[in-house]
Amino acid sequence: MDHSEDTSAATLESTAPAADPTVPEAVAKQRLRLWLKTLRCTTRIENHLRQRLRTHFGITLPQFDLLAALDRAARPMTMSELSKYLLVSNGNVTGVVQRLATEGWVELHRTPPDRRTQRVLLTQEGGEQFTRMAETHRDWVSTALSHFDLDEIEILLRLLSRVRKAEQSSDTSSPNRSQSRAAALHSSVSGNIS
Amino acid sequence: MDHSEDTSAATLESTAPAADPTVPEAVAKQRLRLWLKTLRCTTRIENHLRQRLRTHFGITLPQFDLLAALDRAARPMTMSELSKYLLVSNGNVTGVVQRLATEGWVELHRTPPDRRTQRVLLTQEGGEQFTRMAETHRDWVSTALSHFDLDEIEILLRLLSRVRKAEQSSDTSSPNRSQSRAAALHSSVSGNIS
DNA sequence: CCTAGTTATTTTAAGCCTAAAATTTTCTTG
DNA sequence: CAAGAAAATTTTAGGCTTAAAATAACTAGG
Repeated sequence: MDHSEDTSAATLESTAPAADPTVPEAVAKQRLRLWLKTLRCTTRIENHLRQRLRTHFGITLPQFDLLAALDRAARPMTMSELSKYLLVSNGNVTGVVQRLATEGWVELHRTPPDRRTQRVLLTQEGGEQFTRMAETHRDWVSTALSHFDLDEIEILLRLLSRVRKAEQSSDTSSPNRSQSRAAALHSSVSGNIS
Repeated sequence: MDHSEDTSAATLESTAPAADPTVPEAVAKQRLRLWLKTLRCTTRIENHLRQRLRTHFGITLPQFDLLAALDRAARPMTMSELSKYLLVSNGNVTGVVQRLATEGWVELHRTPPDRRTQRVLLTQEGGEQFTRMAETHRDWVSTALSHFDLDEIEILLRLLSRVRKAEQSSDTSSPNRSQSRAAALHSSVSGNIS
């Protein structure tokens, strides 16, 4: 365990409009609190959804997310497109698609023009099944967020659209375009995604 | 596969004042939009943090989270406590703790009173290293959320504390007390967690 | 052509994660 | 006190995930 305390580059260039620079410490603390609380909320709900998808439909959350992406796009998608959209690595997409294919949810098409790319699309039955699942899924989400009315959702959406930009700042040492960890978009009927 | 009516709301954060509560369909749609947007934001930030923890400190996010839990508790914790706090399965904790132990971050103590339980605690060096990492980590988070000032954080924290309760409603078919998926609490110095 | 570089994807190694079964130890109760 | 139930944990099987290396296919420049 040496972790070379390089801590140096760690500090980032606080490009933020940060409130009251005279108390950055306090602000940073509050932001961290917000981050932790947000994660706990989303994780709880996510776990809940994951479990229900499994018991009700026998499907995993990542698989559901991938189907949702295809449904939303309403056209065949390449592995790369899926990877980018789902915010996961391309190697990951390979595996999830494979499992979905063997179960008949999707099928693969190697299109002549470019034999490297592969296009994934929902099967007839997969699409129909998904439509049913998506509706139920939406209700689950709605229930989980039932404490928010339209005005509050409005506020939250507006605040959320402010996040971003600050993320990819600094740290150029990142491996090419890492797409990392699976997200879960549980998309479905509603489009838009920031 | 057309999921009927949707497609409409798809367009960015137009969202308008939307309809009144007499149209639950519309509300459910907005809640789903909020959910998806939230997930994309948190996933992006999480991926970002994960990558930086790796490149700067050579540690994984789940491992960091576990250390954070121990640091926050400021006392030895059992596997079950960690599992519950981190919102992950107990089997999962076993593995993460094992890896942390072989690298010298934590050590295990089998306390006489109840030989079933095992207590995990930070080593001297692990604790010191973590303190350094946590500070950097907090700055990363602060930067990611730099677009929020104290007032906005206040609003968000208040809204978040309303989530909950609605989650565990219905669906009794759940396997005993599933703790499921890893969360990430990235706690550290600042306590509080909803 | 043909070779170097780029792009799309898959493979690999290692770690994370869950659900369910198995273990070990403790508690309870007849 | 001896089952049997309960509790804490580990093990197992399978899926998810990433980063990095390896393939395969296309694109250009000579």
